[in-house]
Amino acid sequence: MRPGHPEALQQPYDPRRVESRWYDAWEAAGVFRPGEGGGRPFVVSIPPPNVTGSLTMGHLLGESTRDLVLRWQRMEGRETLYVPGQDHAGIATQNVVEKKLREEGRSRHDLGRDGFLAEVWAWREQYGGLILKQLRRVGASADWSRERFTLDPAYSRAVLLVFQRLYDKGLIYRGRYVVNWCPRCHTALSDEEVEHVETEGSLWYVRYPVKDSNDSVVVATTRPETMLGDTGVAVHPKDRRYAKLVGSSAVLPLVRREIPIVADDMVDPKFGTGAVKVTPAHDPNDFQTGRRHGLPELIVMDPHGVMNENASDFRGLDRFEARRRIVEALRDAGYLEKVEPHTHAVGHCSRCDTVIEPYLSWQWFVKMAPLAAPALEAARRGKVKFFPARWKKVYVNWLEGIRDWCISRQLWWGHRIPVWYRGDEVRVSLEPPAGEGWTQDEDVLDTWFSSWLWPFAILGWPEDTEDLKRFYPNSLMVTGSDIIFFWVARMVMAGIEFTGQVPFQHVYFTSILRDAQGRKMSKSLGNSPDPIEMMDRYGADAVRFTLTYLTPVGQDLLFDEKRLETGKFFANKIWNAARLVQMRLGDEDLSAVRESQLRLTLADRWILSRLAHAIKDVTRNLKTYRFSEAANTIYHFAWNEYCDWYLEMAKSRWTEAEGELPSSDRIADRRTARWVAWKVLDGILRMLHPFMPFVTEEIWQALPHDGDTLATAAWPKARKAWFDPDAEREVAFLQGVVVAVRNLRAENNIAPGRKVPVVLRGDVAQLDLLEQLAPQIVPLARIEPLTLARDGGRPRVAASAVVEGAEVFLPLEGLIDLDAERERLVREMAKLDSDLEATRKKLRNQDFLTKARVDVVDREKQRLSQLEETLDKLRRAQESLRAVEA
RNA sequence: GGGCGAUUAGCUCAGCUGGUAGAGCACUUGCUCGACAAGCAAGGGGUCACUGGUUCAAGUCCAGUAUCGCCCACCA
Repeated sequence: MRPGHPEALQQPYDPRRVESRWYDAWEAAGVFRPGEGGGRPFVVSIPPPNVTGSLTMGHLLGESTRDLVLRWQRMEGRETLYVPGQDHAGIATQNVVEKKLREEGRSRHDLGRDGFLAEVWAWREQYGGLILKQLRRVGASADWSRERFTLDPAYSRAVLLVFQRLYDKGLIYRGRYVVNWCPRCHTALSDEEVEHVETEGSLWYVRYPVKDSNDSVVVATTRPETMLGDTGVAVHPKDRRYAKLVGSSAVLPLVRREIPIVADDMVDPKFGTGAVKVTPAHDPNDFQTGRRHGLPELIVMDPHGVMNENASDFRGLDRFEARRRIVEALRDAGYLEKVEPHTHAVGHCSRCDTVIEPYLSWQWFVKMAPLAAPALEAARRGKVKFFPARWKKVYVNWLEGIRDWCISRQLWWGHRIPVWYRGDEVRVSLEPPAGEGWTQDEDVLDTWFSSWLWPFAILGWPEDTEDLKRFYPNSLMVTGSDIIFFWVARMVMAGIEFTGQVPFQHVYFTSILRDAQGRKMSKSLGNSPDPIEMMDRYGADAVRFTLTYLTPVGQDLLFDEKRLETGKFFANKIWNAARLVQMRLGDEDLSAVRESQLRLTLADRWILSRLAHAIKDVTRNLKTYRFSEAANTIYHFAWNEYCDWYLEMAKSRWTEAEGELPSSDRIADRRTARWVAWKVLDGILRMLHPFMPFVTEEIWQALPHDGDTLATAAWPKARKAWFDPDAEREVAFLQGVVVAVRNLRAENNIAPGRKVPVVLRGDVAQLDLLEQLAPQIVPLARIEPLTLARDGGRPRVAASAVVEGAEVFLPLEGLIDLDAERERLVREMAKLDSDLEATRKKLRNQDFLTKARVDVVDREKQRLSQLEETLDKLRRAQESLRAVEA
């Protein structure tokens, strides 16, 4: 599979050229569709974005995460399915189209219901679904043949059927209650769609005279305009202050209506004056109180929040204007006792931010408690698991205190409620009932009333489809914690209710992205970078990788565009490493090399061992949803171990010296070095593919490979034979020596290009090892010549360092800066001294010696002797330098 | 009013099962040695918010305090 592919990897890496190539190729090859085989499925679905939506950085994080898991699972051999789709998003979409109409000087009422709906569908046709196109850019491996929309005919049927079933079961009812009303969207909302904002308001104390008496009662209110709808005053039954007034009537100021004074437990005697005005039609509590005492329910506003005919002189005023006027009138008439500043939570419409008005109206509700019980049980018994786990508590708390769900919306865009009326008759059915004179309920259903069916409705429920049998329940849900109530909890409830199973086993909550100031990224704040622009500038791979790399589990992320360089540079690094390997591979078919033909050197054994560790760690971290850890592991393995050390060590093995006639040993060694370099790179590409699908595929295709595409290649396995603690220890020693030499060179200002003589001292084992490693060490540290002081002699004048007891000398009489070297030694020794003191202290502690684990004590003892030895050697180095001066 | 999270290098953050702190960026010094200057090498920089406790040993476990943030909540 090489769509329009150049022969060699070009420099520099250009994500735009490479990324555009692969998505269509994968799709055409059917990579994104589950196979027909009987493999174990792995299923995810998109949290359906609004048709009005466009990609945000938040989506990008979700997609990166979802696709990461999906691609990994695909490589693990699972039959993966990712169902994409969209949500009709009732209010949001209707708002957008209404706004457009308004700009054209029209309103939905001009068009009528059908005309308006045609307008919305047309809008959707033209502008909707942008986000799904953008998903391709990210690389999301979605199965587009299964794309769903919540207003698809089949999906709609499922929604209406669910309504009918719940109605038949007695779990849906119609009632007249005080609900959250948005005067701008002109519809009822659920409790979850209301955002409470702490607001500094006032508490007005208003005196209500008592009828036929000189007495009066003072009530406190935050919403004086609702007093016009007062039909009672309530006090606590045990409140002695007011006991004598209970049973008499108050006279409502301004309108002089007589309203009863009642006793009710709901009243908190300690708040305000202990007397509450009761407005049953405009407050949910008052509504309950009113019902208990048979108080009239008087509505004083219209659906737009404008005072209505029951508001006497204030009729026609907007509710906030009415508030000002009423306060004024009360003050003028001497009824206003006092005003106190008061902070309280004011509900706002989550869609348009308008202040919510509690409003008495006929609505449809779902009785939630019976649905919540099994959903709670499922979480408690671990049938649904949350990552991070702490969300379980949030979920449980919400379900335990769940309230009935208001599902009717006074909108047109959505699933129209399948209820028909004729006189007093009510029918619930998907089709219009037979006979004349039936009219359908005008309202539509809450968008979430369709979304909660998503995991099974997308698979064809209620039909018993093949997809449903095969891909339900889903495996994983990746989403934001902000919709845990709206969506996640409800899906669990619906899943259990309608399919008898939880809809997914695991829920992974992504981080919330914030800007540099810590504010949530949002459209209205305009603080979210444009994801498409980010991908243009850094590449989709880079954005995917960086977001994953940066995002610790369950923590918010302060996002700064500059961070995307991490991923961009990493992609470039991998790209260049691949170029190096490709250039040096020769024409040998490495995939045909048998491992028995290999002669692994220490460096080879080391990098294979490191690879095995990396594979093991990455796999484990993916399994436990520790994605940033997994990304970190690959990053450091690829960059710091493979590129910085292994490739550097291998370079000398795959080029021959000038005029050299390669022996068969050299040929075998070269083949081994090439094979290992390729094999490890191949492992890196496989591990990295779920994070950076495009660049890894491009490279993989340019290198020897088996199979058509990396996307379906096998996830690497950590071979037991590769784990090699000896090689790791020995290479660590080598690295120590090389770093020491480099350090001495740098400290003594020796030009990097200049070769330096180095003398190494140590015990026999160390010298044997160093001899073996010499061909690696020499080029890495630019040494000429390297002397192993088997005779034990030490240079007279030298810069020196100690590595695991072995001594490294740069015998550079006349070249080294003696003063600088002395200072360096003093610094070094001071540090050792303090380490030594800490270790000694520990080992003097009897408790430590007797109570700590043996291996810990041993390690301390070893540390002590090593520190002492090192210090001793440095001291001798110091002495010999002193001798030079003398 | 409840619940949750955070507090570690100048900045943004890692640190999973307790054993004397890591990354990236930024900073300093030096590098056109044919993969990579989107790079290489070397280096400086931290009383891990505070106070107690458990432990031989605490950034890591427990309790409390402070500050910041988020979610939930019908005191009008």
